[in-house]
Amino acid sequence: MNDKIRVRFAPSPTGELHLGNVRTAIFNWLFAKKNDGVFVLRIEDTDRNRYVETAVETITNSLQWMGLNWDEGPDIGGEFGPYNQSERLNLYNSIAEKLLLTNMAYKCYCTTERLQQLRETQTKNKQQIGYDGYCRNTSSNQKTNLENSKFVLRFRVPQSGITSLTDSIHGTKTFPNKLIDDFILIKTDGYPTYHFANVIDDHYMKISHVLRADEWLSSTPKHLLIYESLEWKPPIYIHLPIILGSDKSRLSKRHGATSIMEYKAEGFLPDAMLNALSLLGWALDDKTTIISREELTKKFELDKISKSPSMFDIEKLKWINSQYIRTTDNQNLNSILYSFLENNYKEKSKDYPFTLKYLSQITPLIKERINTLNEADDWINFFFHDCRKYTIEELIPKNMTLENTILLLKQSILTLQNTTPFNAELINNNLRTQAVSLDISIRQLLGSLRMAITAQKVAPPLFETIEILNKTRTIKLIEKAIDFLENPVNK
RNA sequence: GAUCCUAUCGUCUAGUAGGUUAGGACACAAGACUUUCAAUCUUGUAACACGGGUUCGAAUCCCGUUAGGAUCGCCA
Repeated sequence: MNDKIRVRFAPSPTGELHLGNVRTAIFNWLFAKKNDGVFVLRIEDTDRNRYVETAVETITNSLQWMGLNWDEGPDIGGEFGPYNQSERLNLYNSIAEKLLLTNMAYKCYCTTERLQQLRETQTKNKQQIGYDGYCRNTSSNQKTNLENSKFVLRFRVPQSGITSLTDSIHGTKTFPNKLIDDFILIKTDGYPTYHFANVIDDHYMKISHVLRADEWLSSTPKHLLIYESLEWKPPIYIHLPIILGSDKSRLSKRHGATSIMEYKAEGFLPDAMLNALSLLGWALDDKTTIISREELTKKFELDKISKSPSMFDIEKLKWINSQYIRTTDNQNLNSILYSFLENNYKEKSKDYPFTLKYLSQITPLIKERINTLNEADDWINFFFHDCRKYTIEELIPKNMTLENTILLLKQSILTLQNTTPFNAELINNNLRTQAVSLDISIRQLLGSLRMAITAQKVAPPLFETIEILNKTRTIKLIEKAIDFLENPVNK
């Protein structure tokens, strides 16, 4: 008896993986990990029109980035392959043949024009929309005349009775069969539809639990009908609540970034994404908001999945991400940050080389100030290239004059020159002493210096910044500011 | 239009055998700290969609209403 838990994530290669897909993948993955099961990746590429060449790679990259490793899949194979549906056409066809023989399916020669018109009339007359069974009872004699024209294979849905569906989180629901139309199994191009392929694959791949989005709930009776006709045992269904955008409609492009790779590009950490997405429609208890990958795989429970759809909140994601940034140790964070900024900074940093070592001094200063990796840029910019973009007003502290400011800056150069060793602590002490002797507040002093050195109102802690820049560079920057104040017209 | 799903602070949620000052987190506001910005700490505002029942007692059980969402493709 084989009761091993086997789940699958089955995206179609039509583009990027969006947040909803990823959440589905996460729940499948967690469920497999928690129960020592198998996580299968299956590519549902039965739509030749929407097929995107690069999509499979994008999908696998996204999954890998998120750390959702699969045990069986198109690239690594497995006992129940192949894992691309396009490579399983023979299987689908043989089953289709079987259904045709037992009269559970029939060929339909209706043109798309007829079907479209049918739908229009149904809509206009406010009738139930769906295939009207035109070819359902056409005799085989008539059909032979049509043998040359294109046909689809339709499932012959029982016209009476009910199909009942038991879902782990929604309970048992019943659907009258007469409301289900004769849906298509095989398209004119010979490829199966989702309804058909997914049932066959789930069966042959021995999938025990199907965790998929709520939007499939209404078509599940169709799938159940196929299982029944083939005398197969259906898997256990778990329909996951849908993720909504900020306007409560289904998450889509309108809501900004939806693809997982966009989040990667914005500097979100994979573990933070995992944490945040896991908590969308699932909760461990009444207080946990930060939960590690490991803990998640230990404590994930199906019965804690909520029934209602949830809105995706970018603010909470940012907060969770900031928590992960802060708890990553400095060295680790530094290399993450380095590779994140590398491409951009290699050429951008004209005045000072962008190296792992140099960055490692800076990283601790911004660690608690950024929510996402890409926010780092605003903070550390000036470390790598000098830019004087301040105005005279910005250099002059509150309640001070131009002359006093120039004096203050000149005095600061002297102070810094005499600071040895040149470390933050001593710089701190000496500048404070200087402020007292000039009879100004440390606030005033640092305000002006900060602008002169970093060209920003808001910057990392100044004493550490000065130490990292080193004495020569700092003094040069202050000299520039003085020069600017003394000869503004030339600039 | 038909079928199905759902309903606790603005948002994510706890509440699973009816009895809680309805808890936590994000966000927001105020204060403390402070070298700018953060971080941190304290405090605060804020919810059971509505209407009927059942019950001594309902966020919790039942019925109805409303609202939102999904599905109804030779897309998945």
